[in-house]
Amino acid sequence: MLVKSEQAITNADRTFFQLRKDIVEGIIPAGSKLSEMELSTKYEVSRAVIREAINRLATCHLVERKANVGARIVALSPEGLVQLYQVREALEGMAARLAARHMSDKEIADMQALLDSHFDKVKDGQSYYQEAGDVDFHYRIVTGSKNDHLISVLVDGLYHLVRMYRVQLGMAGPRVSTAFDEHRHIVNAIANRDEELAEMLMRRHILYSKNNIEKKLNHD
Amino acid sequence: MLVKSEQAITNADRTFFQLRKDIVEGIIPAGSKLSEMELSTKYEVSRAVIREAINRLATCHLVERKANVGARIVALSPEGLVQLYQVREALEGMAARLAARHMSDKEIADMQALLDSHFDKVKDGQSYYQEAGDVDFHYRIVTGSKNDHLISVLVDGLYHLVRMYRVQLGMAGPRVSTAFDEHRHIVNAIANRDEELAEMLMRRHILYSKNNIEKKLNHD
DNA sequence: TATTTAACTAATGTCGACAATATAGACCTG
DNA sequence: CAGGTCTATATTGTCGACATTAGTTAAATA
Repeated sequence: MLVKSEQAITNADRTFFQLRKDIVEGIIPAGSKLSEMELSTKYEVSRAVIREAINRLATCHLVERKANVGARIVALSPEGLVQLYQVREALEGMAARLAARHMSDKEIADMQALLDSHFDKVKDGQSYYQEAGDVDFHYRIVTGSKNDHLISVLVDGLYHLVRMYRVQLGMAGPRVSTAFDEHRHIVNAIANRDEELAEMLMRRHILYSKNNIEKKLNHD
Repeated sequence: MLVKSEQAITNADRTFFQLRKDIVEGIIPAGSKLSEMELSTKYEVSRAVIREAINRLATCHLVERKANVGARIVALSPEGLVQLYQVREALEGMAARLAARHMSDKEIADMQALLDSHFDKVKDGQSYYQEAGDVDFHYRIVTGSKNDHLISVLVDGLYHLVRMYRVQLGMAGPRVSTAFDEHRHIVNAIANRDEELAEMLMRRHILYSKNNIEKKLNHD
């Protein structure tokens, strides 16, 4: 559990983090409008701070702005989810390839140890750690790519939207053990410095994950 | 030549576009610091407008902000270029795959006609149209993917950085006819609805392009 | 002289007020 | 009554001033 802790320096930082949290967790409903005045009273900061926070949310694709009209939180849709996972497949596939190229032996060993500890918890039925473990795994691969653009787009951007879908559509579901095996195979490929295989396995892993979620959506 | 013409609504829009242009074209040198006061007098707008413009530039990865310190334009480096093209390879590869899946027959026919017209110009040695043609081609593939995330990240983000490298490192160079043939093959794969091939050809096309630029860089 | 500390300066962060714009509703007109 | 125009109002866009922070220079002490 070594996910970077982005710490707030300015007031705008704090407001941005708080707003993002409230949006991802659905405290502010998806699709709703964001009123600058309303938020500035609610979060007890000036409109300038709220505006900056909203602008940052727009860069994460969590809200959409229209000039002279305002911002509203994105609506969650099956098509949106599909498009999101298509981009994940492309970017994280490349991340796995680059991780196989650039991760140090120590980083790989640490990741293997991490999977071992996850295995113990999953074995004991602690599904609580499932999502945290999954997040941690993907995070390490992405940072292991050593590609700043990849890291930024995924960690600062898409992952929050992914979490928003997971939380609000209730994707805590199973696929635990199978996903865990897939993680193992990906790490093995990286340990063998097999870029081609690492990318392919990661892409399939994300594709399966998408299919799994889609199946659930259609059953509701 | 049907690249979307993003039109400025607000003052911040205009300032953002102008600043982006000046940065990409090197009028404001890469790596230099952006002073809010200085820019607000130079562009004759208030600091609030400049701040918003700078924030948007940060979204495109054209500038980097540090709290309580300020923003500076990114520095161009060989490593940065490599990382940029790695992301392009992943995203545009996926875009080509999705274009083969989602583009209408008419869109494909239009793109083929576009290549024909480019061919005439290239044949006549009008290398002036080379870059415009290249931009147009890639733009159509990306929008043809019908994936909003892909379109946004590439068109609003990475492409400007790509242009910045091209302009400032003087990448007007040849590789015209070979690149043109590669474009042809990609369009053919899309016309045949061969997703796998379309993605592979696009990835190789971008990989070749990167290698070509790297070779040039090392020869200077 | 080297080092630490303390003021000073210049930049960014934040705020409240004013200007410009879009939306809704009333009113007019065919 | 349908359609369009015009006004009213609420929201966003913009501005200048003030607060706070980082970096620098100068002073003081060991």
